[in-house]
Amino acid sequence: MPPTATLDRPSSPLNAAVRDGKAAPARAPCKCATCCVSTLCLPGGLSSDDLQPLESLALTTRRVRGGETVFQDGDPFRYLYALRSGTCKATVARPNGGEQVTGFHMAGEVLGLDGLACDVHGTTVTALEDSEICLIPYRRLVAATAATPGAKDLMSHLMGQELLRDQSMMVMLSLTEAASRLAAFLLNLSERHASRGYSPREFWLRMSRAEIASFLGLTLETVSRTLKSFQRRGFLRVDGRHVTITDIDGLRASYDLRIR
Amino acid sequence: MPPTATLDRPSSPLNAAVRDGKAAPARAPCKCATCCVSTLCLPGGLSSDDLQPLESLALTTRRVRGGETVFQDGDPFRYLYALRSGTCKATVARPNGGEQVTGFHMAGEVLGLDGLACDVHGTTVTALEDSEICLIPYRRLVAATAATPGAKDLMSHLMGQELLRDQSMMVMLSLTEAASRLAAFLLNLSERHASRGYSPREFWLRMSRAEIASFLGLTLETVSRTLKSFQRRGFLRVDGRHVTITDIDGLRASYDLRIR
DNA sequence: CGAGGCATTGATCTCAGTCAACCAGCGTGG
DNA sequence: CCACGCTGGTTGACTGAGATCAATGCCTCG
Repeated sequence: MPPTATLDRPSSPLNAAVRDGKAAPARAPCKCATCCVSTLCLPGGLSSDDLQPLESLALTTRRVRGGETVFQDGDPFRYLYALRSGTCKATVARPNGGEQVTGFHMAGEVLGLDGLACDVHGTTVTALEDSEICLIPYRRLVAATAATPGAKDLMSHLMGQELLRDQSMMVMLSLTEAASRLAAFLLNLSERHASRGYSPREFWLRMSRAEIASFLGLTLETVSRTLKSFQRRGFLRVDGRHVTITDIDGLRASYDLRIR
Repeated sequence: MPPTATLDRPSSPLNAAVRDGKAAPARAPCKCATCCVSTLCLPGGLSSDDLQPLESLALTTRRVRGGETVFQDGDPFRYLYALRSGTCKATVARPNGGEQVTGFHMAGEVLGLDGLACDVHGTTVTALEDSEICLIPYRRLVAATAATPGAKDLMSHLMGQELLRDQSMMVMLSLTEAASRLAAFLLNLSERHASRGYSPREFWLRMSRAEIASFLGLTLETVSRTLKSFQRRGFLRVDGRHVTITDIDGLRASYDLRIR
């Protein structure tokens, strides 16, 4: 049975303003101190004193519509991109055409570190919904933080986190069963919602089944079926892109079912 | 037909010396300037002037036997570990026991960056053969490089590379076919041998079939069978752990056969 | 010599990919 | 207003790749 009354997709007032066509200037100044995701983002554990070097960068934000790219594979590496609000996907081009989703990103995450090695970005980041991006000029960030003792480890910490993310991503991908992968994916989303103060039990998927499938190395049909099977087993309810987790331990169990 | 006359496993004179029991001191001083993998390692593109801060660290090496661990999940993060010679595997523990291989590392690679985020290592690194590890005290490295303009980007560059590696690893893992994954794995090994001045066509696998399988998210039987099928198709010859690639384009073709 | 680790090989079964049909919602345009 | 096509999602039937279980061979080590 197909989903019936589809719930309204929530939309932040911010995004509504953007959509109204009162075209906000492409770039607007912003401050970490007043940013609602500052605790998750770059300034993470910094004291307000240590924030100074960041504020001195006079950061600007850019608004992107859903579907627009933030930066592309091949772009020169100039900025780090902090996601103030919204959701993005990161993709790489496959050798023979087609794209592979390598990650989904939520507010407070910093994107673009992939450009560090070669001064050129190696991934394409696309907004999945209207989003606000904070542009952090990398060179100036390095210069600014080098001077401030408390901010020195900022970059290392940031990259360390990224490495950990990739690590766990790899572990997930080497799970063989579709159910394990999808469970891992959903549990991960749930955690990230929780750490942003949203409900870990109920949330909207910002991405299509095809995108989830690409990310998990599955087909979209398998994603669809596995979601249904979770629903049948009472782990969650799915209505289109709206997910309500009803038995998180059940999900966890199907995550680490198979050993390998 | 099972392999017949198994070739002798090559062993570097270095390793032989270790094995002879003339127990070299556990730690010995070493210098980047005289290290044969320095061009691949941390000092990468540094000029000899910029090498100074590294030499001032008075690095030491440790020798580990095959099977011994270099560092473990949970160990405090103090050092980066540069592999002077030998091969290692990195593993993480699965939630329900068992281990998952997350990477193989060759001479010139720097390990341990996974500890950066939380000051604690998140992986276990084990030597696959007798190896030489160069211990780089992280704090002191940061202090030493901060002062030297040319060496400033060392860490960022290093981490950037690591991120790229993980990225491509993820792409590989999201390939569905066993043959694609194994081909990608072999081609990657081949390239890394080449960049170290060894033959890209002929090399020894330092790891077991089970370890390859764990890394690729396959079973060891599938690895074995797929190798055989490559052999049948004339892409390579396998004798135990000795691999000779005879048709690298054939391998490449089976790498990007399936699109997804 | 036997035990144990590693690899190969075979037989069987199952899970997930493939192909295809179908449905709902949505925007377009007559 | 309805017809139309398009996108995104679900569902079904079928098939094949790869997991699983099991037996065997080779090599090394004690």
